[in-house]
Amino acid sequence: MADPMYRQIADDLRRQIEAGELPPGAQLPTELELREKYDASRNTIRDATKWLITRGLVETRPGQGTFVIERIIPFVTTLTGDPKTASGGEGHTYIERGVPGGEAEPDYDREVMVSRRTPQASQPKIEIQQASALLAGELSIEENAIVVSRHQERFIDGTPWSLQTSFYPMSLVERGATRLIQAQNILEGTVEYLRDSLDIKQAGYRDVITVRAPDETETRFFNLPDDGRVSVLSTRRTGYDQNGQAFRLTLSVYPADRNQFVVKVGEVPADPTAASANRQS
Amino acid sequence: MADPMYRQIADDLRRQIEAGELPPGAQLPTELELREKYDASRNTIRDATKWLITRGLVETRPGQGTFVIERIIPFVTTLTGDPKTASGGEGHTYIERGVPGGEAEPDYDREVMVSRRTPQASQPKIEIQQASALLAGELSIEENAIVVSRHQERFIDGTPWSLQTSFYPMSLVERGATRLIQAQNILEGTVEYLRDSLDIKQAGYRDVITVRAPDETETRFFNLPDDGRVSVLSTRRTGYDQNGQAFRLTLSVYPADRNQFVVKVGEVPADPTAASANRQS
DNA sequence: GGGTATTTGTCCGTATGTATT
DNA sequence: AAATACATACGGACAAATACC
Repeated sequence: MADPMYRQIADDLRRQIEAGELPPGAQLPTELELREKYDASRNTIRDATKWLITRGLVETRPGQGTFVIERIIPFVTTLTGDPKTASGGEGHTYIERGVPGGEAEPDYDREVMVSRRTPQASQPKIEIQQASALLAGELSIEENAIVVSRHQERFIDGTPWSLQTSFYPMSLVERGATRLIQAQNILEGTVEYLRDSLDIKQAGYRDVITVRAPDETETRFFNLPDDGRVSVLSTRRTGYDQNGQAFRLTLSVYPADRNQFVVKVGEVPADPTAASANRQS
Repeated sequence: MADPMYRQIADDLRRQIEAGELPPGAQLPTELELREKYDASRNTIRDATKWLITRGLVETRPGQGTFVIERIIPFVTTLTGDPKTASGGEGHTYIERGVPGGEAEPDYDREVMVSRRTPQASQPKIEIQQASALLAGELSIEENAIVVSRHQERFIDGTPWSLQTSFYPMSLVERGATRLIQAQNILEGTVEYLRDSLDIKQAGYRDVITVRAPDETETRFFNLPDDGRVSVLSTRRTGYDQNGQAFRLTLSVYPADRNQFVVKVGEVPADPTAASANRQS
């Protein structure tokens, strides 16, 4: 009761959305209508919808109205894989577009679509750079040592899915892995390429996962609302060879609103998605 | 140039923050001062600071002013572990509070604190429930079958760190794992307990990671700003026994602003943090 | 403890611009 | 071209939180 008016209005609308009275895609009453319904000024109504916007419940479309957000069917990326091949980058990466599920409570009636998808990647943009402090530390090389940077935009079914940059010490190129500095996809995967060309085997890798607000480039590429309400999940993958020496660092960024990640440890049954989706009626 | 005024003001302030002219913790000019500086109305100034707030750059304190956000030293949780013991819940979970690092670019001068921390957990709140559809699917039991829910609040150094709920089929209790329905921590971990009491060995587990906006309970518990700009990262861990049968489901929620997650696959050297933090000068 | 100044939070009103139908 | 609906910007008023004397 002590809540400010715009919060009470927002809470009431949220209740309607969560109760399904305003289903996904439905248009909310216009600001003018809400103004009359709640007997508040237009600015107060707008404060309420802003509150709903930052929570990802509604979106506004100029000239049209305010609408309940449609739930996005997420891409599912598995972070664990065979270290001998898993590059998390170029090469074969299989993505499920399906529904391992949201949280426990909500009980959406949504289509189950479990289909394996291979992302398409842009031609890599190659840069020769000096190692930053972080990079030098991760790759155990001197700061300002020369590294190769391979940057790619990745899509699934045409929708922007991930931005990715991999770094390799220039010494690998000097030792013969010359394709690293060619602006061409390494289709078999850089991990396999380095194994075949330099006998560097990836014995393991470490991912560090962080959530943060998107920067301007990411907002543009992913087509995120520019009010920053959708955060991005970034992974930093450091690959180690058989001697425990880091030889690559891959930074990937995914928009948090359309991605899920899976980590499997030990023996895990194959088809979780179908299992969790099959509701016995 | 076509940018609205509030964006120009926000961009100018953002530039000052990123350039270090306004270091973390510093107070921004008051709304009145900014009003004069940019020759705009107070509401326009407030729109600009709102833009900065949703991007996590500043925070406002009523009666005091607007301040540049202080960077939080994140908790680091490792998601991969020995499936035979890793519960991701009660029992021994080691957390590093340290700095695997943010993104590549920023070059903070911040203290390196790598110390192993054991989280403290509240006494579990036990509930006997009927399985939801998701739960039934994950645990391969009938919908509306009876399950035990163990809910805990977890803290590190007194700061709220995670909310966690584990579900077990009631059949486990009937078969003798009676401590599951006691409101007492299972210190050795429920995974070990089930192995010792019922000879159920956890052969593997799967984590599904999702990012979403916090609900009200989470906002309150984690002390998050109630404008929903900080999202939460939620993990759903399904544990499988030696027969590929799921026997537990653990939902955990972590505030995204003070947590990082690590996934290790294959052979990974032990001490990455120190390595990445040690800058040769 | 009380009072006052400062600063942000809420709410109102109005006007004009811009995007969509 | 006109109507509709949201976006931006201005102005003012009072409330609530905080700090300081």
